[in-house]
Amino acid sequence: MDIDTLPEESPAERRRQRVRTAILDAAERVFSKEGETGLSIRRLAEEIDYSPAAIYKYFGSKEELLDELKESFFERLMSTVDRAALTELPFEARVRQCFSKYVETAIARPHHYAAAFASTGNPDNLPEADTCWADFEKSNKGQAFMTVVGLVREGQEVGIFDASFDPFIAAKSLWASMHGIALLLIHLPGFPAILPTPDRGINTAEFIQFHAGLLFRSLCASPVSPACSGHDQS
Amino acid sequence: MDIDTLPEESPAERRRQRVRTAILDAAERVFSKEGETGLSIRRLAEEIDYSPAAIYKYFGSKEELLDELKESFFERLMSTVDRAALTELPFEARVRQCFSKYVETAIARPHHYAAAFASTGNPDNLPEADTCWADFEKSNKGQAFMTVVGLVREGQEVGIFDASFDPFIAAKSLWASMHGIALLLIHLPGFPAILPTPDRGINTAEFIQFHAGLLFRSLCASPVSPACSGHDQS
DNA sequence: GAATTCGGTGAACGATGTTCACTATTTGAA
DNA sequence: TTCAAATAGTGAACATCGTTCACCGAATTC
Repeated sequence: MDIDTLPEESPAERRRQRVRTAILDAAERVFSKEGETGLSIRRLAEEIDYSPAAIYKYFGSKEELLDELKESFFERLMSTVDRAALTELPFEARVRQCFSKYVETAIARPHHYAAAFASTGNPDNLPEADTCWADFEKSNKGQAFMTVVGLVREGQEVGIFDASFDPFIAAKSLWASMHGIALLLIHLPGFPAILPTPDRGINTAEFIQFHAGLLFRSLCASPVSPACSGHDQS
Repeated sequence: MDIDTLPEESPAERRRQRVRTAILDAAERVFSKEGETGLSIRRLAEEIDYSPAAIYKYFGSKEELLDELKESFFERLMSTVDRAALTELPFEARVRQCFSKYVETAIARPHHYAAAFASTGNPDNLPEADTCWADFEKSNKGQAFMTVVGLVREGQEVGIFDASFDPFIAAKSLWASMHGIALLLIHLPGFPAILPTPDRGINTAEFIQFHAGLLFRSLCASPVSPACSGHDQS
């Protein structure tokens, strides 16, 4: 959000951008593989063959650099969901697509997703409700949220979803459930496979589908479709 | 799991335990307030008026100490849910109790809960399915999970829940959804209050109830109860 | 051509987790 | 009681981390 608005084409500026993206690329590479623990300024500097202090000519702090990584990941995540939401598929399939795309994108880069939702450090910035929503709506988190709200509304208009739900609150519930399965898959090693009877085992993709089916069902106007909807379809 | 099984009553051992719990208490105090960032060995040592090296006579590493904090928190969380599951309440109320107790306990100690589910560091230990489940069942995570499985089974036997669900898979979905709302409440500042129309605002407790209602509904055999079930009951 | 900005560096600071040689005290047995 | 062994505790150090600062050389600007 600095000078990206109008990309100056001075040769110096071009060189600067090249080094900057080299740093970001190295950071992305390391962070994807080893997460925040493996990503140190010194290692980054070594990777691009500069001195550690050089990084600070391009980023104010390590946190600033990390924020940029998370930001661009979040944009990928969001655009993936948005693309799924704009498909021509029938409603339920479209909702399921959004859901599974979200979760799959999240667990494809576990460190990014987990880090993007880890900001417990600053519980100080809690402005009034107005400012809060305004900021939230503008953020990419807010945009993703509005996509989900739109889906809920559509389902209600078509008559598939129960119309008595507040679409905003329902969207929050949906988001929370998506968030939960994504993080559980990330943090619990071999999560969905763990079962007492291996013959009833379930792989990750099947479990995501099951979870999506459950969430869809929770919003449906009664009567609902049978429970096994969307399960055994490897 | 060391010598706790038979608590030796030697005076030396007693002194040792006193210092040990003093360390743990200080750690608990600091960690609750400031999380992992605020908790340093040196600060801990200063707090109990010892030298930093002294800590290592009682704990092998900082991680070991932290694990003990998380462990005892997890036991509190678990026993809270178990207690709620053993209530004499009618089925739906009991399920809701378990759900809200879980989430409330989680967000009462955000740093503990978040840290307890952050072990992406070691994706190496993925043994075969048998060992995996055996270990999982014995852990307190596994015990909590079995409590949820039991609830699902009971609902199916009573006829409230759809019997075609695999209770293990359904329990995983439920757990994921609980996990999601807990972490979203922890990480997103002022999460459920954010709404475009403040008159439809919702507080945390109401939102937890709404979410619980949605999850309950998702498992119900059709036809389901009306959507607003359990909402406006401040 | 002179002045000023800017990319880049090496050395350092403060803080972190952890180790290690070293006391001093306590414990257990002869 | 005496002596050896174990143990609690310490201070100094090591390696690593993020970050800063004075400094230098090259590019840009006037």
